[in-house]
Amino acid sequence: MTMRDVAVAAGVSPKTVSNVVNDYVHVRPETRALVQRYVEELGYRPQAVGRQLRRGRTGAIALAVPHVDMPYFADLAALLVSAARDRGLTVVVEQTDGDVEREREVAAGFPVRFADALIFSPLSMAPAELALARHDTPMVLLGEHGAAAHADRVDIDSTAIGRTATSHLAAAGRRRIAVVGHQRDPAKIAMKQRVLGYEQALRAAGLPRERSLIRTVSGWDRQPGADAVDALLAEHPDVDAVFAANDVLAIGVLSALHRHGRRVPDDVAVIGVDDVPESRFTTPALTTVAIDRAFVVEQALEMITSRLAEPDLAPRSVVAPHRLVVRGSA
Amino acid sequence: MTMRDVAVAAGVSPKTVSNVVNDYVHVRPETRALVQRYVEELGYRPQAVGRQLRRGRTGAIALAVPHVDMPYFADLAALLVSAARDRGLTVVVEQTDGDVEREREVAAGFPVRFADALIFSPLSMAPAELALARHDTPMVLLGEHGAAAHADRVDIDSTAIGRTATSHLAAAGRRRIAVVGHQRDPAKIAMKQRVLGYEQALRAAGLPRERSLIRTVSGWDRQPGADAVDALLAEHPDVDAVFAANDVLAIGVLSALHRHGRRVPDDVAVIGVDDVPESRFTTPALTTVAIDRAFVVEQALEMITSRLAEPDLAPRSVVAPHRLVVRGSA
DNA sequence: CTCCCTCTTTACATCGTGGTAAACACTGTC
DNA sequence: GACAGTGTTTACCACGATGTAAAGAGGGAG
Repeated sequence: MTMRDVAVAAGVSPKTVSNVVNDYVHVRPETRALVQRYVEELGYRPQAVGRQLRRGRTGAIALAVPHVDMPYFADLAALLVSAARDRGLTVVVEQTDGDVEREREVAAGFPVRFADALIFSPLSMAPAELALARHDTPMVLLGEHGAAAHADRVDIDSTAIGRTATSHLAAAGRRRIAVVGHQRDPAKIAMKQRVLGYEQALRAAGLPRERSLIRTVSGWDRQPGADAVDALLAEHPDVDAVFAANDVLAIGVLSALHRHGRRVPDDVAVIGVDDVPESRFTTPALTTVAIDRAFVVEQALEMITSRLAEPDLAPRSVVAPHRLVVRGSA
Repeated sequence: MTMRDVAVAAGVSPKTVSNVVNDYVHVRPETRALVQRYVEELGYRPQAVGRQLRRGRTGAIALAVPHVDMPYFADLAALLVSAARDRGLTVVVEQTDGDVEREREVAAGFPVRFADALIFSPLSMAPAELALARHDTPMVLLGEHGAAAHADRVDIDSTAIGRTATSHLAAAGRRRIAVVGHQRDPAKIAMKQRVLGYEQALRAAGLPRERSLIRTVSGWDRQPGADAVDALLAEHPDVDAVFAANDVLAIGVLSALHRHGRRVPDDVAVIGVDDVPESRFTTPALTTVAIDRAFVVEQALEMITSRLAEPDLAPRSVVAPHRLVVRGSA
């Protein structure tokens, strides 16, 4: 079902159908009505692909994240889809699983050019490597990537977040503060920075840094958070606070602490990062450092639209605000 | 940067570039190498839109759900994106917010045809109305839509799920069983069916149906679940079990019960539906009726690919399996 | 009645790619 | 040296839509 079919049925030229569909001014009302009747009758819908080819834009933007089902990214995706819709854009979702190879594909702009622009949240790629990305698709990097990349960026100051979270625990009088979320892979910079912020805050509070309080996890999910607590308690039964590098880890931490009979926050305080929706509903409700996701999405879209309009803009970067949200757990 | 540019640079015809890019057999190794060098050098990537137009397929499938950030749908989306990727397909995500108008647009196949096929999880549209959907884009309906629609369907037997959940509570000796999740809008059939299953199970267990134990919610999220408990306890301090029509509601229920000082499961048992990831990590861990989401996604994709290959297939439907997952809350 | 101006419709070309089939090059054979 | 046969490259067009420019229709002025 193409314009041609409608045109033939209505006895006009394809271009007239196009003019009707696109609300061109100089179309006789009767002609417009006639064409519209056949559009209805035949159930004609314009095919995006023809338009796109002609106009040079697909109207789609790609969102590449490690996992869309992780609450933080799910939320981001939901916000983006809504905001994009408001601007007449469609979102295609890609998942990297945090895999370096997949991230490289994404950074290279995908093997095939599908979208007008790309919003990319890398997990495993080193900033230095990201800086080499060379393709003409406008890209916005999400996350903590310092000054390395020359793409547009909406940064997250994970070091400051780590400081905020840890200082809060220290200020509440906690002395044996563990951090859960270290990862061996040095390219996983977000975690690294959050742990760095943790160390800075410990120092500022005059607390000793103990290697064994820095707990490595196998991934950023609830189960690894719980596993980390099992190991932590075996080694450090006297721990009195846990800074989890994000909320899902923290939720695993809460669950494991409960299983071990530790009361939160009486025995052990817990704080996370992200302020995912479920954090309000844990028992106790999770204290966390909220990252302003609406800001991230708005800025990313704004960067994209302005760069599409003006491709030669210098790379820009903003830092997403974060704030401490005190609930019951710390 | 098009094939033409590469062709000019390499001194060959555009078609030769196409042949190289598509691994056509009869290309001299030297020519192939030459072209590949220029592809590299110029950073050429084929544009999906040209291919799509030529091949008549976009390689994209649309997923339309009420909210991608709801854990159930986030999970579904993640599974779909992965499975689609394995088949060389891209997923574009649409959100209806459960809004009838938006759902109508989706059911009509969107105003503009972007994707080869559509996977649609309606929330507010009545089955009767869905049955009228008339467009040539293959559509798979997800959810509980009975025999009404003539599209392919992956159904969920919400009545059976409601029975399973409620019988489990009754079998454990609970007598004052509430259900949280009723909605006033009669088109919201999923909830209606779950409540129906609840009523059937009560009858089977010889328990009276009490109108005031059927709690209406303003939405399917954690907060409405919590709100429902506040109202429920005010009216029925003696309630000893809650069947929440899905897990996020149940999580709100757990949180509110805890706030009210009720012990779960000792004082009140709680059961949900969906088995979302966070259900393992609530305190106590949530007993739930798991819906096999991997099955849903696999079947939906299978239906789509087979229908794209053979458009005249009769509409098919399968029912997604569910099973009781007993954890700590009931 | 002719000319010009405005409103409406249409022919044509083009976006980037790839299918079809024809053109071309080269090898080996008689 | 002509010819078949294989391997390699290319010309041409179509996919569906729309921008451009020109053609056609209708009305008013001279």
